[in-house]
Parts: sequence; C-alpha cells; structure tokens
Amino acid sequence: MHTDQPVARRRGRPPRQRNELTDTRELLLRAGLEVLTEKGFSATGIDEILGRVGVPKGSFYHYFNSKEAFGLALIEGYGRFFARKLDRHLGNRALPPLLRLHAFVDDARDGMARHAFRRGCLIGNLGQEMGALPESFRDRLRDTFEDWQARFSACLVEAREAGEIAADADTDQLAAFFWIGWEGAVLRAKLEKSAKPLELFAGLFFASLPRG
Amino acid sequence: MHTDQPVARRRGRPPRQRNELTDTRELLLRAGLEVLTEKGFSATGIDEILGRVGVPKGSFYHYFNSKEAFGLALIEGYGRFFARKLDRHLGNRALPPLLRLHAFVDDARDGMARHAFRRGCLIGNLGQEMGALPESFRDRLRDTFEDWQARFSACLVEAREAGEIAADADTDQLAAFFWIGWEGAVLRAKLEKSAKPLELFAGLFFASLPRG
DNA sequence: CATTTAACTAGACAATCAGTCTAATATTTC
DNA sequence: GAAATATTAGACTGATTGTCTAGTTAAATG
Repeated sequence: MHTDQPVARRRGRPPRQRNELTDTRELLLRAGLEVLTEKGFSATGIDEILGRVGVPKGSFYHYFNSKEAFGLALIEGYGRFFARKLDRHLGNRALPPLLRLHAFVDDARDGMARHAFRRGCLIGNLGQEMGALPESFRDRLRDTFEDWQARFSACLVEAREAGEIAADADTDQLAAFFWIGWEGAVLRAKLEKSAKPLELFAGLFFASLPRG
Repeated sequence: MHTDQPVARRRGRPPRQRNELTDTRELLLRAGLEVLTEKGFSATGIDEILGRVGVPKGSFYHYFNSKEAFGLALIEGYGRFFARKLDRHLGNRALPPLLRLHAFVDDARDGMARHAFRRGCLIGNLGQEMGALPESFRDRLRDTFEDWQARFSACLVEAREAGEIAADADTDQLAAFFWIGWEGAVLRAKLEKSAKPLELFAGLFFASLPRG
C-alpha cells in the first residue's frame, strides 16, 4: 500500500506560510502584549489593540475564539519569551553561575527601564488580576512561574557545585524566594517609576544567599 | 466679644452625625474594599458594589464625586486600617521586637486564609493596576507603602537595640526589602490559593536578617 | 406653617464593552 | 476558469460602564 504518494491532496487554498513580521496574528499578539503588560487584562478593550494595529474586528475573531483565548495565547508566548531570556543568560558558561543570575537581573531591569517602567510582567499582572479573570488562566500562570523557577534553580545548583553558595543550600526554595520577591519588585518599580526596588531586592537577595 | 454664644445658627437641616454601623457611605466603602481587594479597580463596576449593599445608583454620586474619589477614599481607609494592625503588633512590648514582626506576618497570613486567599492587598492590587488608573492614585499608594515601611523599620531599630540583629544593620533598607517582597508573596498566595508563598518568603526573610 | 438646607433616589445618558454575523475579497490548487 | 479556503470589513447587538440632572423626602429654624 502506497503511503508516500499524495493520495488525495486537498483542493482549495492551503494554509499560508506564517511570516513573523507581517502576520496579522503576530501583530495582534505583539500589540496585546504591550498593552496588557501596561494596563492588565480587564482594563484593556479589544478595540484598543485593534486600533493600534489597524486591523478590523472581524480579523480578531478569525484568529482567536475569544478574548480569553487571546489571553491564553499571550501567556504562552510571554512564558516562552522569558524562558529564552533566562536560558540565554543562565546557560552562558562563559560566566560563573552567580554572575549569570546577576546578568539576567540586569537585563530584566534594563528592559523595564527601556519602557520607562510603564510595563510590568505579564504573568505578575495577570496573577494579581486572577480574581476577575477566567479560571483557565490560573494553571497556566502557575505553570509559568514554576518553569521560570526551575530554570533559576538549575543555575543555583551549578553555583552550589562550583562552591559559590553553601553545599547544603536548598536551591528550589531559594529560587521560589527569588521569584516571589522579584514580582513584588517589578510591581513597585512600576509604581515608583524607578529601578531602585529592583536593585534593592536583587541586592539583598544575593547578599542573603548562604555562602559556603 | 462673645464667642461661645451661637451668634447666627444656620437654618435648615444640619449635617447628620455619621454612624459607623449604619452609615450608607461606610457600607459602600466596606463593600468596595471587599470587591476591590478581590478583583481590582478596573474590573469592578460601581453597580456590583451598589448591588451588594442594596443602595441605588443615584446615591453613590451623592457620597462620592466619582469612582476616582471613591478609590482614593478606599486607599486612605485601607492605609489606616493596616497601619493600626501594624501598630498593634509592632508596638506590643510584651514581646521582643523580632517576635512582634513574626506576629504581624502570621496575622496577615491568617487574614488571607480567612478569605480563602481570594482577597489580596488593596495597595498592591492598585499598584499593579497603575497603568490604567488615575494618576492621582500614584502618590497615595507610594505614601502608604512608605508609611508601612517606616513602622516596620522602627521595630527593626528596636530589634537592633536589643541585639537581635546586627549593630550595623540598615533597618530602612531591610524594611523596604520586606515590603517589596511581601507584596509579591501576597500576589502569589492569591494565585496559588495557598499560604505557602507567604510562609516561604517570611521564613527566608527572617533567616536573612544579619545577626549580631 | 413656611422656608431653608441637607439627605437621598430614580432613571436617563452617551460611551464603551465583548462578541456575532453576513458579505465581500484575496489567494491558492485543481 | 472553477473550487475551496483564508482573510478582511464593519455594522450590529445586548449588556454594562461612569456620570449627571431633576426630583423627592427629612429635619431643622423663624
């Protein structure tokens, strides 16, 4: 039985190749991310996003079933975006592990500064809004935090193996401690329009790490 | 010149004495606090608050000039409420200073647990929402955090004087560190519907305090 | 009782929300 | 060209938003 022969190719228009730069769906996601990191989910109307990109409403509901589905797509995209950022820094074997963590923190701080501290962290924003959000968001947000924590913890393990922190350090706990507090720092940085909360938190966090 | 004589008493109906328990204004504030700590400012409609209290819409704008004015009143009330809670614990001379801080943390955690971790901190909620809020909120929120931090720092000073923490500890910095991270912990506790983030953060915070 | 002032209410208002729907057009394969 | 699908276009709905005005009721004084 032939299987590598195109038995009955579908007629009609095939799905087009997605282009990262011009794809309408991608444009909507990008604009959505900008607005949601600034104002959150509930305070943002779909029309505002549409207006920015210059796309009519019909297109939105072609690409997304609902505002909820749009939010879920944003969470996933942002989670991956940040995971890549983490990997880029924490996997940089040119630096000792602790310095990699510092590099990540600096990068994240610079990212906030670049937008004049108007944009925060999408995951943190939505987490705080959970009371008014579709319940489907909860697990995704939790999973995202857990994922980031795991990457952070892995780097702490390397630091432990390199003798930079104490041999009996609980890296999972320390990573959780970091992310819990870091999200608070992002919140405050947005409120105060300043990098100080980020630097203060990161400074005392690193100082608090148990030394060998 | 007589001043204790009621020279020209105003005619007409006098402003009534506000009664803490039945006052409509107070009821609106109380209900508003419940909803806003749960869902935030933008996601909450005035109608929802009105519905809870059983007060018609027209009355709202008799007591408050706008939703914004309502929000400002809530911030002030919540700031004072929490300041009292802080004073009650941190001023308790029956306990050594560090234990007072622990007592406050436990109280705050129990408060969240009592509402099944659905309600967060009003100030933290609004801080995160700042991007979509009237700019008049920003200073009030900042001031509230500063106020809480000052009270926390004062207790740390007592701890330092009692030799519970290092003599050269920077109490202002430590208090800032605590509140930055604590708000993050409240956020996570709400997301995870669990006391764990609160306990984990508080645990490592206290462990990180520089010992004499 | 009449007047004055305050407390409170009823509902209209325009604006905006998320979401739906129908029709038209663009793009590709057969 | 015909067929099939992808995408666009935007009017429309019904619900909800914050705000406001005009009115009624309550309590005091002269």
